[in-house]
Amino acid sequence: MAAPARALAPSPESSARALGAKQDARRDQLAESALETLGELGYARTSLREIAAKSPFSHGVVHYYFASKSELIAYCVRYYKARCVTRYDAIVADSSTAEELRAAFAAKLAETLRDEAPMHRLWYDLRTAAYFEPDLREAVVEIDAGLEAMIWRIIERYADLARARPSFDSPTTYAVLDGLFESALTQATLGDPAAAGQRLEASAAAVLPTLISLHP
Amino acid sequence: MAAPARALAPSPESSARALGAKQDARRDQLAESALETLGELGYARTSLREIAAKSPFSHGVVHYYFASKSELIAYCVRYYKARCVTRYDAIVADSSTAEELRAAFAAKLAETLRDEAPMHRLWYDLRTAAYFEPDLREAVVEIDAGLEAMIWRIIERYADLARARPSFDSPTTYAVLDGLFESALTQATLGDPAAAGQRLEASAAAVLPTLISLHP
DNA sequence: CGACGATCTTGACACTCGTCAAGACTTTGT
DNA sequence: ACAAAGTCTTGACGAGTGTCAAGATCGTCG
Repeated sequence: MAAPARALAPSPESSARALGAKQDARRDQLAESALETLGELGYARTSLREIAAKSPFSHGVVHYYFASKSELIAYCVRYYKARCVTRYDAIVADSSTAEELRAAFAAKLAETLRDEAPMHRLWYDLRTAAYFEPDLREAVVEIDAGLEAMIWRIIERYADLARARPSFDSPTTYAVLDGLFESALTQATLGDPAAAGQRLEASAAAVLPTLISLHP
Repeated sequence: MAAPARALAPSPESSARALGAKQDARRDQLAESALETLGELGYARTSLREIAAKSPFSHGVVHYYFASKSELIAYCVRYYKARCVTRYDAIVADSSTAEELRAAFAAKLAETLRDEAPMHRLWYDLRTAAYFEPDLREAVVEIDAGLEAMIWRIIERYADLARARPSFDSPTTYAVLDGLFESALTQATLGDPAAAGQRLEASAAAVLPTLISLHP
């Protein structure tokens, strides 16, 4: 017996800093195994033993690094967020015309639908799970706000390049594009993945112009 | 011990017809209790015992009328669908101008968001649960198609009244409006319900005109 | 090298779940 | 009114869960 799970104590300096770093590294490693499992099985059907099975460790280790399942999930969710919110920043920075941005954005949407479907499924699963599990709400609201801001940056840039202005406010614009993406993800999962990618690229490219209006 | 759960035998005529009707009535009653529970707790957290607790019966009865949990869920899902797919038909039939339809549709969206939030939460929960549970897929795909057709009828009528044509195809149009609704449902559940209703009505009214285009 | 602390494994606990069976109760048919 | 069929309750089973604690193992430092 030794260190408590999720020791919050500042720890006695010296080698403790490196020690804390090692613990964080292990936590990240477990979070990756957890995300892999969550992406495959979904939130409700993922058990700690299943997560451990996808890692090099036994199920006790999970409880050694995380005080509870809720804490593990919260850690995973924030770990996941860090990667996805900057997904389109390069497109915003690199595009020099509205048409270029429109095509690049639609293509990138289809690409991430193809390459990261399990993570997207997990995200929508977590968001609806938050309807029923208050523990998840804080993290979900935070991520959703991050995604909305990400979309808004794209639309503002798109409007700028087109010498136009966004037609709708940020939440509405995000809701429209999120609807297109979730619809495509559903088709990709329950139907034809290849067709879903093509349809998403086409529908996003088609809808994008309606999200901005020419100057008054 | 007696009748098998979910007896599929044609049954010996005479009084069997009425008997089957009684069983169907009980099944419907259990389905209503189940839907109430599912709407409150969500799919993953709803147990047969919890469903029975919300009914006048004990947990054994559920297994008496349904061979398995999957069968109960499937029955519930179709029972639920019968009610929701015709929700906007009156609006389509009664509106005589595009503006009237637009306002009535936006108002009805906000109304059902307010009055039937648990059922809507359940629907989105089931749809994402289907990502991970193949048993649910058939029913989910069927309901989703029904909802898409429902929306398409509205948009076609709206376009007719406005002497215009739908801007996008049926799946895209449905995805856009579904995105608006899910976004509002999330705000209603995780944030401010009253604000969510107002925002949904406003955003739907604002987006609707972009879903049709003037004649060529 | 020996000891100590950190890390990991193993096994157990209390609980919930879907499923099922035995029997009690109710309704129906004759 | 009696018997048969239908209906419902009760209690149990095995499997799976999160949680936790005791001990084995490893690395590191005096």
